[in-house]
Amino acid sequence: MEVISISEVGKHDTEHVCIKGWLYNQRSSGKIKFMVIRDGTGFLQGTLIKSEMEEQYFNLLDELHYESSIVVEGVIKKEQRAPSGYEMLVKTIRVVQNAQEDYPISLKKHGVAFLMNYRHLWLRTQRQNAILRIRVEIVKAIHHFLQQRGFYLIESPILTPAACEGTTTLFETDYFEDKAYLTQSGQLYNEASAMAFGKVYCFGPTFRAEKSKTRRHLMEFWMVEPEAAYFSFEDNNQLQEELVVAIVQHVLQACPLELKILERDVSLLEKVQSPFPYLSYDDAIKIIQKHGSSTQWGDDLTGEDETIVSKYYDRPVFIHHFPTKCKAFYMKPDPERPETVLGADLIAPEGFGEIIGGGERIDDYQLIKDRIREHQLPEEDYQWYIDLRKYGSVPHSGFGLGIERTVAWICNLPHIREAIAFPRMLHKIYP
RNA sequence: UCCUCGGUAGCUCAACGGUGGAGCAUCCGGCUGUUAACCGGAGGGUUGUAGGUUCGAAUCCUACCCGAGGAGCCA
Repeated sequence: MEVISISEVGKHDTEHVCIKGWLYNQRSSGKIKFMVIRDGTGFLQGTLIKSEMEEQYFNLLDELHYESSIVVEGVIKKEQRAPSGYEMLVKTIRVVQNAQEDYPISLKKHGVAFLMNYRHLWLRTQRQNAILRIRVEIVKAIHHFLQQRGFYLIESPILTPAACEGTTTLFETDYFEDKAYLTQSGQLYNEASAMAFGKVYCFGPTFRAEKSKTRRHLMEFWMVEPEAAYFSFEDNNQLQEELVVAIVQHVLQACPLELKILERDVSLLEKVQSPFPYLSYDDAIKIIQKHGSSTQWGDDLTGEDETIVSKYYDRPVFIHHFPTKCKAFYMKPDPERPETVLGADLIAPEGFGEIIGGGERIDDYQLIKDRIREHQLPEEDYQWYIDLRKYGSVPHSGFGLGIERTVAWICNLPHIREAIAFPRMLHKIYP
């Protein structure tokens, strides 16, 4: 008997097959019963007809509780009345474990706080499954795209001796007799890797101990950070644009079922094509002030400001040339306008906010030293970073794309916490 | 850290000063095409905690705890 995945059920029409999974739902009409089995790859309706199977198996379903692990055998058939278009006419059921009767998550409405306490079980539901499968495809698309472009995956360390940017709060940990900090960006190490390998990227978790409590924040999130030598500000933006288009196109092609489960309006995603609009920070300020924002030139944009700007466009928009003082110390000033930097944020449509921050880095030896001093960073900790400007410095650029924010945008999630399997949130680390 | 709102059955909510209810889940019964099925029945409660006001508090007051949304900061 062939064991098949529910995701491949269409290839097995009329065949007698076996599915190993869990009982997701059931309902009975007396002499005909319906069950939904899930196997991790999808969800399938099983139909049990009393007159077409052995009675012991027909009766067995009544004894099973939600989420019991079961192995079912039966015939796959195309069936318009079934939710997915296919169903299994069940012949036998083997019970691996009958789950206890108090499974906490029902298919009815629950509050977020409750569901988050049962995140380990919440993941089994159809919606959470769809979101995280899309995340898998987003990650796959990123690796594929960057490797096609000749970027090497060179990991940056998670444990670091000092702050990367010296601004946000860091998680501190013991490192034998010293202190170490969980990384808040792989970018500085990435620059070293880029000088060694030309085009690189790192992909890993990032930690911010900010006491943020919004729909856009997690304490632990994943970021992909490409960095390339001999790469201009313009090259960098072009790469971001092509990457984002590639991600969205891949998800549209690979995840139609998941997008349907999430009731995502795919026509909005289909509009994500080159070219992306470019808006200078100066013009962005004019727009948001017209909408009543109190943000002044020189301030960083707030989440609300980003939402205002994003509503002007049907695709992601670059906001470029931020004031030097509101960006990181390593951002390269525009030679023609040094109060602004050769940096840009990419703002997702529909109010999902910033998904990328990037730009060209300072490559001048003296300037980087000055900036480190101005930002009151300990120069001795940054000596290795300064060395990169000392030995064969070249213009270089890079960016960081937040995975969860990208997932939240593509899946149209109200809150970023659903975009990762086990979100780490303010004062909330269970399960 | 600050602002706003909220904690009532396992879950989602109602009752808003006068004997705590419903839907779902669970258990029992019915139904040959259900789509979060439906219909009938049963069990299920120290109303977040501690004080206070009152003849009487889930309801009003105070403090604390927990949660949700937002702000700042960021991806």
